[in-house]
Amino acid sequence: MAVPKEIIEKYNKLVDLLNKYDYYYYVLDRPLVSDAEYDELKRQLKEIEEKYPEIIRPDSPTQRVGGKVAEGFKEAPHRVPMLSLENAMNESELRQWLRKIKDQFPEALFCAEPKFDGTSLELVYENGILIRAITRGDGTKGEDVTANARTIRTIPLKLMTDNPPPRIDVRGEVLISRKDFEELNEQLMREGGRTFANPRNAAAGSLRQLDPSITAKRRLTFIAWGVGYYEGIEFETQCQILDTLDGFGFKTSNPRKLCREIEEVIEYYREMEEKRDSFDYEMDGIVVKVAQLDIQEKLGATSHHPRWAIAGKFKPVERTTQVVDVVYQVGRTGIITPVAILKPVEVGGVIVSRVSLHNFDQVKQMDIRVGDWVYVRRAGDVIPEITAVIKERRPPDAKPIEPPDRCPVCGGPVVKEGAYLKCINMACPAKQAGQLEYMAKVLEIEGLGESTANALVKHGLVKDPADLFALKPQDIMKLPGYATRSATKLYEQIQKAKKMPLDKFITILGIPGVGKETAKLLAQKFKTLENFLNATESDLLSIKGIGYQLAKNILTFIRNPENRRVIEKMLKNGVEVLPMEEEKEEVRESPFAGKKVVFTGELEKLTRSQAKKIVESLGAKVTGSVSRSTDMVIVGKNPGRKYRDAQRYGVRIVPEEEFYEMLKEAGVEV
DNA sequence: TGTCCTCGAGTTCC
DNA sequence: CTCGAGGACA
Repeated sequence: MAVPKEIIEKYNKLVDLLNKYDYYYYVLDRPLVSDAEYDELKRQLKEIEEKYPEIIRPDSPTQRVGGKVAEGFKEAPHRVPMLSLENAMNESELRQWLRKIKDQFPEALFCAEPKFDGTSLELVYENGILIRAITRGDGTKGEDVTANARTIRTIPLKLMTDNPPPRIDVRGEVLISRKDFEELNEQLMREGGRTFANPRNAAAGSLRQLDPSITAKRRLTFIAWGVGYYEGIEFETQCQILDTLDGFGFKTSNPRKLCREIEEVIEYYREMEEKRDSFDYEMDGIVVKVAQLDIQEKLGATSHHPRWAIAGKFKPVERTTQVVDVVYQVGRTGIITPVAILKPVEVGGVIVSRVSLHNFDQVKQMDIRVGDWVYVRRAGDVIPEITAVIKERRPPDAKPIEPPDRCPVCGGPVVKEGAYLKCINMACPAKQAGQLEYMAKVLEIEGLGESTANALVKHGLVKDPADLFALKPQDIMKLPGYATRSATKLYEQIQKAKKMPLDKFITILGIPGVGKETAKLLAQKFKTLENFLNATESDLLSIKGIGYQLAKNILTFIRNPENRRVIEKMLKNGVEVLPMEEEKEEVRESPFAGKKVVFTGELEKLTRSQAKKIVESLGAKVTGSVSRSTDMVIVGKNPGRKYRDAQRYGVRIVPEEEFYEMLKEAGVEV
């Protein structure tokens, strides 16, 4: 029975319409219709297809997820070999290469594009229809992943053109956004599966799923950067190729730039490196191609890479290296932290040789062993971290990391507290030194850092917080590196620090869970040290921000006779507790009054702490991370993840320039 | 009870 | 910056 003509017409219209909507939604990121409207059209389409399966078009949106689970992938050849790119590891190598080209071909132009970090894929179109998708493989042949590629919404099943060439092989990168990567890992973690070390691995792994319905659920995207074999179509330049691919309905490498001069390319390279963190997809460099295809042809290729293109790599944010040892650090509270010692490796511009493993639960969960190869990264932030262990490369003699059963510093007993391991010896030198350092920081005693704190404890000069205030210049001179002048200077700093407001006094006691903020709450409530020391449970619980757990910690601390003795001794040694500073006057009108502000990235004219002080004085509250309740995020150079968080939550983003404008408005000139 | 949000604690390199 | 955990609130 023939299918009624009007059904066929309606069907064709529906397919074309839905493909157009998909294109606007996925490629242009500019939805044309509501989700509800889209779903309704799709429902109508499915209805027709169920009734008349014989008219189903291969480019119907329903045909994206179809296939059954494969046993393995077939091999498929690349008609034109898919070569890799030569790398320029820094600006000078890039400049050298550009120079060489210009010397040979002064008329050469350069097409510069971002190099996103994913997995390469070739799409074969015959008469405008996608017939095959092949991974890069060894360059001459790869794996046929057509069923999986069809599930990627930014890959057109049919080219958007009325007269498609008989054949064109489109090449590009399959990617997963950082956000989707994180969500995917969270999900895999919940399901107890293995997580991916980075977005590149996640994209490659997702593309090579034997079950296409799994690939369909991973939000992959495809960005086209070139062509392989083609016939029935002519190109003169690389830019023309990309523009044509744009027209065919692909997402293409952007932002790209056509450069006449070497310096223009360098400028682009610098600009992209600076902006790399603001892209949704991880970018590991730029690609520069000679724009004119006739010059490309004259330059030719080596067996490994074309001579007319190069990858200008950025400083890597992620590297692999080996764990050579593990040491255990003991902090001021007695928390024992395992730290991995690495074979030094450059990551994001600095040499990283150690990285915290946080706690033993994490060691166990990641199953890190001494001798393992690991991924180390240092993204927009400062602190390096191990993102994954490369288990395939584990040497047979890799040693598991065991939690110590004694404190590695004092040999005292340890207990497990939640995720942490803690040394409970009150007299542990590591704890004493840690606390001393903490006091110095809170009281702003200059010149008392880690090494001096350690030395003071080692020489038996400081055993408890009160001892610090009894130090004489001649005591300090016993330390290595201290002579009369420096000892006197430190002594004077300590004398100055003896006068402190109640909140700082409470802070330096080191009550578990009580830091700067909580100490301030306590000081505001009790006003005097005496009141604080006589606090009852109900007094404490009446304070907003203090619950049962903290109240218990505080009571245990102030009722402990040993702690009472140390407090007495501090007063005897000349510590003076000043009345709390009055709450600041009502701040006058300012764009920051009562606002919650977060900084990310480097500011040009101010340090982070200066900027923080200024906006706090204007009535703002500065916090460390972005949440829905944040009012504005001030973005400097090289912003970190907080910039993306702000975008995600729709929090107001203030660029550095605008920030200075706002300060000016509030009467602060920078 | 679950879901934010905020705080505390430890952290790298130079 | 990241983690864990305490506290507030629905």
